[in-house]
Amino acid sequence: MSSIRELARRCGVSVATVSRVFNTPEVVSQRTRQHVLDMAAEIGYLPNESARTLATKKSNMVGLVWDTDHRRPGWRHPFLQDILVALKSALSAQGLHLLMLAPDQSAGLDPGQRFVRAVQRHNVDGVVVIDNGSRDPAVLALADAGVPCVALDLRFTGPRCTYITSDNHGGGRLAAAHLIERGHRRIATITGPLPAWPAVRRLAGFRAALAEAGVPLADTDIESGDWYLDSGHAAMNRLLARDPRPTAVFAAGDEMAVGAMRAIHEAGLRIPDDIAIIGFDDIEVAALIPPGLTTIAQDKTGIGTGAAEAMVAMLLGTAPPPGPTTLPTTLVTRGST
Amino acid sequence: MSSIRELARRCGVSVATVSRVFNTPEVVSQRTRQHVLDMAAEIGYLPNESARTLATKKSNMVGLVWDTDHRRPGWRHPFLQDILVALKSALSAQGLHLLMLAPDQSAGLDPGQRFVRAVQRHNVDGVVVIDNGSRDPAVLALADAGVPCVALDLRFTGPRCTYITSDNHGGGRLAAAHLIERGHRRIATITGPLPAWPAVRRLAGFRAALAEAGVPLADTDIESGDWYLDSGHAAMNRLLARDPRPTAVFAAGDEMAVGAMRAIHEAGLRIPDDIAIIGFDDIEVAALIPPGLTTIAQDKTGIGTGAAEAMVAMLLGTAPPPGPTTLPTTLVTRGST
DNA sequence: CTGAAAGCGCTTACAG
DNA sequence: CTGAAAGCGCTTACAG
Repeated sequence: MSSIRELARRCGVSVATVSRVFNTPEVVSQRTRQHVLDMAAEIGYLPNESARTLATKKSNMVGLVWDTDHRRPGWRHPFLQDILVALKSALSAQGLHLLMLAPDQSAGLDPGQRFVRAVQRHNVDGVVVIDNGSRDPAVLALADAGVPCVALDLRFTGPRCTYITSDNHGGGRLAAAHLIERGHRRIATITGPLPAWPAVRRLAGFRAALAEAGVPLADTDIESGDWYLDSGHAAMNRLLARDPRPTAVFAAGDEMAVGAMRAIHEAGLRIPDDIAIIGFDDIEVAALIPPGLTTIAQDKTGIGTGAAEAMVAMLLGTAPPPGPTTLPTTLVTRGST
Repeated sequence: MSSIRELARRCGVSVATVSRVFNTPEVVSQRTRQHVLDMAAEIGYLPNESARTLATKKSNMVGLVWDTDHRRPGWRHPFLQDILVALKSALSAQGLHLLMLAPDQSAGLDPGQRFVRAVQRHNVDGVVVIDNGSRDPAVLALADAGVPCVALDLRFTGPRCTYITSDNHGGGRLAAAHLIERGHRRIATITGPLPAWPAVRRLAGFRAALAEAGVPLADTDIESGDWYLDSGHAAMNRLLARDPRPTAVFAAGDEMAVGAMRAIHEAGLRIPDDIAIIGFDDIEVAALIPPGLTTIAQDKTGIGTGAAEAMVAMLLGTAPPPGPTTLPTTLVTRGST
């Protein structure tokens, strides 16, 4: 890699001028600019980002904080991959790179500062937070430290923070409306872990639509899971023990819905004839598992792209951070209802 | 963030000494070292990585090249997530961060150099390549440029390159042995795209075991797909048209196997009674889809961890790069055979 | 429109 | 064991 000095020498100009060609081209004369550009292409010059970062305090790197829930190492958000792809592409288009942050492990460091330090150390410009709702103090500390943050499906507030989320409440309403339209009146639900915001909102929307339609939802019709398959299986078994049994179930996450379907089959019941089931997320399995899982789809690509846009807006950062964004959810009808 | 100068001043030593405390602690006196360390913790000092990178040419960042196949934007390697988690953890443990590389988009840049330039620009120490077998020239150029590379399931060679892969050949053998043991003699296969190395090796292993057992595999018993579901569906339909029909099929990837199962069901046939099917990969769906897909499992965590280890070995880089690593594959029996 | 110079925060021979 | 100094490759007021 040739340096800026080398390029300047070859062009017979100062390094300052070369620098301007790449940073504020409008202030340098057309002739000089073109000459420098041509020569740069010829000798393969590219500014060294470390040097640039050192001088400007901006790295063009966005940090990704993910999988911080130690109770669930390797947590698999079913969408992570779709979101990542969209996020990465949108960020790339702006010349931003994505750095997967490892918490700083320096001895003697306050654990709550692990991410803040990693961010400072690497001069990361901003951080995208994909979190299980664990409220990890090390993550929350990012907001307090004034790091620009965009959180996914997590209410994350601070002077330079915003978040992006699916319309969980609206999705819950859609689920209820669909079951009602199918003629169900004896309806139960399996929620996510209730402190988690998406779980709370999905339940609230579901409940609101039911109430409006005059369909009851007793507390005994509500079971909770932890988003994962086994918890859906267990919750469904509890619901199956009710008398009378529900004729339809809204599982607030597809993984749990799949677990519930298994429980229903094990009980020798048929879907949707004996029990109808609707999920939330629209993960790949939903379309593959017979008879097909009806579900409320989230716009995964939109989430990734939206997060990137919000981040770019904050980084260009004239104005205050963009407000929270809510993306629409949609009903996808398959065989399970 | 306080700088090294500030810390040196407070400790009454030179910046050189502070630097040594963090880089070659053994050469500084116990007293001084402790004093500097204490004061560093007190004022929250952490070396600035950009400055360090500029001075040393090492960034402690490993690049990740992924999803470079433009024919398949957002390519979903079914394991990517598991591999990523393992890779990231293992790298983190060594204090290495993972930078998701965006190809350099500078105007006038040779497209084949996009990744090399991104690597040079950011002083990335090494690169992990997760590729669809697309043989993207921009990826291959990394090897030529002398960038330390570890590739996954891709034969990637060069002075500072190595790769890690599942025992595809052995897995193919396992699949054949299993079907033979189940009594099948009329066996067909759906391969991956044949230029792709894993596809070639799985077929070779499968064929070898069949030959040893004296079970025929005519060319007409071989269909190919592109790893994805729809291609498995189409290939299975072609196999169903054969007379006599195969009684068992080895689909060299689970996604294709799932597509094949759908085709079998659509034809009104039963699994495994009319046709048995075995896949390869052991993705999540395999366990969820009735009657459960028998498959050859890859060690996803092992792949991620192995890649990290190989990378660390190369970066510490005394010796030549470690040789290619092959990880065992295992048979997972479910209802489909 | 352009150049000389200081500065970003570190590391590392070179001396002592 | 420690310090003074040069250097890593850039950017950006400050002058002109």
